[in-house]
Amino acid sequence: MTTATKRARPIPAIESSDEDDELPLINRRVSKKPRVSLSSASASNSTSAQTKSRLKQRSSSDRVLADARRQRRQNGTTTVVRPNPAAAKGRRAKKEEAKLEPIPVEEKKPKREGQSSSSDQGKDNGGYRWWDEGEGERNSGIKWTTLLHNAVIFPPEYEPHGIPLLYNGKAVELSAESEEIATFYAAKLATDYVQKPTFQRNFFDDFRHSLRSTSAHRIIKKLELCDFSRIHAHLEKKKQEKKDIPAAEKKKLREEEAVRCKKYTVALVDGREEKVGNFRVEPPGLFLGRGEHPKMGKVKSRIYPEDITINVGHDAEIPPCPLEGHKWGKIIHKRDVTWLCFWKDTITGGSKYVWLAAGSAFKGMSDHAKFEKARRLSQYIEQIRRDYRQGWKAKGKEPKQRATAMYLIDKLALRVGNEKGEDEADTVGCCSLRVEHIKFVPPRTIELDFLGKDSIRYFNSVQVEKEVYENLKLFCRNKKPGEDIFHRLTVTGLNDYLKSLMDGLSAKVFRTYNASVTLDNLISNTPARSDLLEKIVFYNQQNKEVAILCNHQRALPKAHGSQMEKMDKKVVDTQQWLTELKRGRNKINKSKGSIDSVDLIQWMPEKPVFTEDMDDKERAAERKRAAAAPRVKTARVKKLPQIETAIKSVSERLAKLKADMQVKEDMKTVALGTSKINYLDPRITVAWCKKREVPIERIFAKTLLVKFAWAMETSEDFRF
DNA sequence: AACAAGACTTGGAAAAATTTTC
DNA sequence: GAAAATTTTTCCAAGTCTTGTT
Repeated sequence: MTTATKRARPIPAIESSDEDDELPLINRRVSKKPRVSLSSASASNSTSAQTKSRLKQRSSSDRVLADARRQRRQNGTTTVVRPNPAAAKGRRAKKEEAKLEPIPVEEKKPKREGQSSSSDQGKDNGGYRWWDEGEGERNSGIKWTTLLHNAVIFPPEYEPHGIPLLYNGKAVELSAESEEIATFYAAKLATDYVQKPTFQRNFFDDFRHSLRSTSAHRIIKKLELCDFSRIHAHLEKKKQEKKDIPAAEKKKLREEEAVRCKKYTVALVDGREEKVGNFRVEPPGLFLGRGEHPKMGKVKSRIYPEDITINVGHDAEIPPCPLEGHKWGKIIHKRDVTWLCFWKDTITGGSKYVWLAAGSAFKGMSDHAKFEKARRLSQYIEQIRRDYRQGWKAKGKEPKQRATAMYLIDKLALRVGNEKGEDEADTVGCCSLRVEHIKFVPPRTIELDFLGKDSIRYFNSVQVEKEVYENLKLFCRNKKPGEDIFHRLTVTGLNDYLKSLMDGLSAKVFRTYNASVTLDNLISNTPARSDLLEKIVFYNQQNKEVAILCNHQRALPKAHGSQMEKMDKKVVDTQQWLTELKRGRNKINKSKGSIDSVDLIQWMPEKPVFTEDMDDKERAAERKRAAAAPRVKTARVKKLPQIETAIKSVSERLAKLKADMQVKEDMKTVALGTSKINYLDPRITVAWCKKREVPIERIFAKTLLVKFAWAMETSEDFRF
């Protein structure tokens, strides 16, 4: 309802450019998915300062590399072999494969597994520092020379439980296959999927199909008459039993499972050990798409070895098939790809791949290349922006639409928006925007409202350049709501054009570029005298700005409301006590020395009362009762010095409480993770951490430290 | 050139692990 | 010392973009 647009910006710390629109419009209001009925109109208008762009004074990547090399190599890998990059490639593969016996992968010696365990702590790639080597052949089409792995592990076969499905109140005998499907449904009973007609219909079609040659087929005709509650109860019971296993035993079970999986967790790539990412075949179940997916509820069937294609080295041993009586579908030796296995998804027909983990050299190199490409865009961006501004006035429809779309992609960080099929959720991106997704608010504000990736709502009311406004209006003229705004523009056409502006450029690079450049600019303004915690909060706030730019949202946490209430109560209590303390101070001060202490009243939450015979549930209930009970009056006698100290500490506590509450409210529907993992060049963060003396572990969790190992030696003056 | 298949990145939710609070 | 809250990891769906195929 309100209009979030550009707002006044602070005086930039560094020289500003004359162009007022260098940065993307990050001050968007956050809106939520039109999730069920949860009213959400109150989406908060988060605002924050935005800096003007600054002149780039980048350190060349060469310098960073040199810098990195100078650093002490603290990595615990064996000898510090610094291979000559040119010679290394070909030789390394063979030599090391001979040396490094493929213990975890080789079937013949399963007893000696523990052997390599010390090398796989933390790192996903056995300490291979690819970033210390030259660019060399990194980008060539061939991805590996030798490849050895154990393929995948399968979920356990279905074990029938014999708990009946009731139909019209009577138990129905089901085949194991049908029972499994019924059980998939029972497992979802507590979700709102089961309320959705599409989900019900798809499930029931598949369920009925599974019954076709059994007697139950004549009985079970309507979903409404199926009662899954007994199966549901059975599942709940199992869940509880699992939960109730003593901690020690749980730990043991976990360890046993780890031993069983061990050999699947690593692959040997050119003789180097690398962690495998997703070595588990997805278990069967009901397909849960996002948003209004037409296929939700369909049975995603079990994948068998026959469905799987294995990609291994020519001379490598073919991984043994873990399922008795089965064999792999296909064995291939495709060296221009990085996947180890793949199969066809039974629902979408798309391919599912087994990849190496995020910390592997394959993934790291392409991540690095992605950010380098985005950095390269900063050398072209001014030119490109001039170009599309020019394009707004183009005579031809396609160039005009293209230039207008480029503005949206650049300024609003929209995704490009490929075509989607009838059998997918109806979501859009820039090129697939339809007339129904835009509203025009004179003089030049557009309101975009559509479902984007994952059916997350994009809602943004933003002032745009006059030409853009007029163009968009023009493109919508005489079109029905369901028609494409950019009807002459295709994604391929757009990307082909981008290639002509910069080698390797495509629409998604703008998102990476804008996210990273925004963070870089924002955190360069870190308040000088902040303590560690303040710096971290500050960083997270800037991270939040990026998340808002990219429209990274999450569902409102279930307990948000109650947690806020709880905090609010605390604020009220603390406030009351502070007021009382101040009253006491006044009284003493006014008395001019005639009294030196006062009676003060503090209202405290009631303390819960536990008795020996209470179980966990009763204790929890008692705790709740006490928290909700009226506050208890407590009398305290205080002298002036005591009061002064208390006022100070209580004020601080109150301020912190209020600040925490604000942060919680501001963050309730933003997801920081996605940008941190995918969009923000880790070198920006590493450099900032070094400069501001923030331990990197406070920003990157363990997996991110591994994923971004290549960025850890970035010098503190790195700029994106 | 249009379309489909293939390969890889990006995405939020749920589960699991860890930390904080009481 | 357990429950609650928060953070991290896992899961798998859903995008982007390139590469075949017709």
